[in-house]
Amino acid sequence: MARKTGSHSEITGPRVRAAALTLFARHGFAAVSMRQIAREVGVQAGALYLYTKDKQSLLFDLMRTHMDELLAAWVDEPKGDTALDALEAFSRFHIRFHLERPDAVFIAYMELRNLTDENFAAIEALRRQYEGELEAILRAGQEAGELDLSDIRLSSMAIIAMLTGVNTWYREGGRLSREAVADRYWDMVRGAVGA
Amino acid sequence: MARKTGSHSEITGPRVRAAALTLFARHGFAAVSMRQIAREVGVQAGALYLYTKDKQSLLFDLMRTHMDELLAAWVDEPKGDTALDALEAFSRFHIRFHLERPDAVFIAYMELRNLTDENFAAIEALRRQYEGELEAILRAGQEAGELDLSDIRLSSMAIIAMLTGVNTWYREGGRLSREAVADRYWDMVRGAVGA
DNA sequence: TTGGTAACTGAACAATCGTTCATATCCAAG
DNA sequence: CTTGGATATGAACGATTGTTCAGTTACCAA
Repeated sequence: MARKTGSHSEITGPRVRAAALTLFARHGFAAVSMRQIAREVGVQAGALYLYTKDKQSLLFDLMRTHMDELLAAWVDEPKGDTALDALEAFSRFHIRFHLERPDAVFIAYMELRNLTDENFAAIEALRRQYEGELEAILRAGQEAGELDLSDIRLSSMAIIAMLTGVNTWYREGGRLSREAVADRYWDMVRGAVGA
Repeated sequence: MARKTGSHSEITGPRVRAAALTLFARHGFAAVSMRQIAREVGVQAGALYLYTKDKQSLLFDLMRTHMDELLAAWVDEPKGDTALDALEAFSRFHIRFHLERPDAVFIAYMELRNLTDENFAAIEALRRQYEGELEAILRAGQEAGELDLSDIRLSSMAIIAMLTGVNTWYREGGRLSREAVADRYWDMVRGAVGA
């Protein structure tokens, strides 16, 4: 027996990545076997290798796709006129984007150590690029006298950590809507940068 | 051959935990084998089972010890008179404690999903207890009119995430001393809570 | 000096791992 | 109707996994 009726690669490929995303997020990259992923897709383990070179590439693809989407989405985001507007835009964007894809966020933060050196460097560069976007906003705000910061790099890391942290506790259908959460986080960010 | 000269269990036990801590933090629980831990200690894999019931217990012990130490250290910390003093004490304590044991912190945050349900519940309870300490401070500050918060639970999570984030970028011997870092984080926390 | 026990080895267990490959089936194009 | 490439199976590969255990050694108390 081989190849079931009506199966197509345009379907199976995305399903492999979707299954890997869910399973990696839930159990961790090292704890998930190729056979588990295959079972989730409804296929034998060998068939996965039609869609990925190996397990490492599967992880790397998920992470790079996530980072690419993050950077591309931020570029498209309206940023307002002042640095303070841009900071608000960044805060709300970051929360919205991260709450929309908790699995990918989880993987991008937790599985860095399971990347090969080369792949790690690539992802790290993209992360630095994203951090640089926030730093640029803070620097502009500093120079315009809108913000009061003693260390831009530190403030940038603190803000990102605070915003990303929303993923650890927010649950859909909970006490607060996403909008309300974003409002309150923006209040805190604004206070933290002295504005 | 068995039992090398001059070896003692009071020595080997802690060495097993120390090796596990380092290796789990570096490569992740699932990616580290009992044989790797044994090699680091300088012993055969079977000998590890004189010091731990199984691999899961090794992870759980590390995490529970870390959380116990965290809670005990906070109890002993001087907290000042006002809620604002207590918040400053908490912020500085959190940063100092976490920067002193990056491996344990990393494990406590990243390996929750590798705990059995029962062990997870135990660690989660301790984490909740620690979060509760901060919430109590915020609530007191709110009632005393020292702080301006729209949601105590949310503010608590945001502050902890921000403070813990220092571990992701701080490197010993870098541009800023631990003292300077704590000063700047406290500025940001104070601003975030509107004080 | 002897005996007992704590500490450890080294081999073995079944299970599972990532990956490869010969083979089979399906579908579309000629 | 034939053919060829795309899609999948299922068995197999050697390596490694967590864990157990009978045997061996080093040490200490008597």
